[in-house]
Amino acid sequence: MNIGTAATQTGLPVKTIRYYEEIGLVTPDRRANGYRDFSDTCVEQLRLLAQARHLGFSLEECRRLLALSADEGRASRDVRALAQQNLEAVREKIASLTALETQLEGLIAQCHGDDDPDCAILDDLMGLRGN
Amino acid sequence: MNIGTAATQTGLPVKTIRYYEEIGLVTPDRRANGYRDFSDTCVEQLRLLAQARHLGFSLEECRRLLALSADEGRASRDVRALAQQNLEAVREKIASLTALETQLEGLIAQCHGDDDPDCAILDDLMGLRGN
DNA sequence: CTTGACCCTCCAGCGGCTGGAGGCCCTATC
DNA sequence: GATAGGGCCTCCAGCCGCTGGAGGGTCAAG
Repeated sequence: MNIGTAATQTGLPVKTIRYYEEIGLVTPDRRANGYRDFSDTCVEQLRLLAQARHLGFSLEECRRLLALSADEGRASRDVRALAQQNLEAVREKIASLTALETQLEGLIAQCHGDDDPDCAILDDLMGLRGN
Repeated sequence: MNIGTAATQTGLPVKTIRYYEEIGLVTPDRRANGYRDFSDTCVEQLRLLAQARHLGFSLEECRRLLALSADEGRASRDVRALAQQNLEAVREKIASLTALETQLEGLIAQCHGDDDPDCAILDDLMGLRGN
């Protein structure tokens, strides 16, 4: 299967697939004319990559997921641990973004938002109010 | 004031300050020996940068904030609009991360997490369950 | 006069792609 | 058999926001 077909089947851009090969996540065969030839297995790996990236796994985590998926003797515990780790990272990001949201809301509430140059947001950013 | 002092006063790393100069966010003077010389105004701008970055503004947004802070004839409306825009971006990020959190929780709940190689997470990632 | 902390510039790399240049290959049509 | 259009190839550069390191100059203290 050509890279274009693999792309439509997985939803990944062609460029991204080539990049994944470059960093050793997938290793498609090559035809005589130099074209990549994607086996069904390879496309499955790409699908795993697409899905896992979608779920916020880093490419290094994806690499481990791929290794686990290829290892018939794996323990599901290990996969779960990876997912748990990712979940915790996601939760941390949510927490810090939520803190940020609150701060921004506070600032915005204090700013008149009119023609006047006097602005509580700028005052805060320049440290004129207690920080 | 030397860059090191500016760094401790603003909490920004020296490298970052040099980078901010490189992209034209600040323009410290230069001494005869080539050392950067930071005025109080310049340090204030760095503080604004530090604080705004901390609040999730992009460097381009920071550039606009700096322009507004330097413009005595500004309208606070414009500052507020920038902050509002940033707030909305933050909220969008939170929303997508929360969706992700839910999905991950669901997957993790389905995985036994034992010695068995059979794993609902991998099954899902490879599209074996209705994705 | 030497040590060590500071400062300088320039180049390279992180993650995860993305765009573009410049060129080969393949199929279809005339 | 020529040509047009698409798809494929490689390689290089750039996005954001820094960060690290090499290789050097400068300055104050002992």
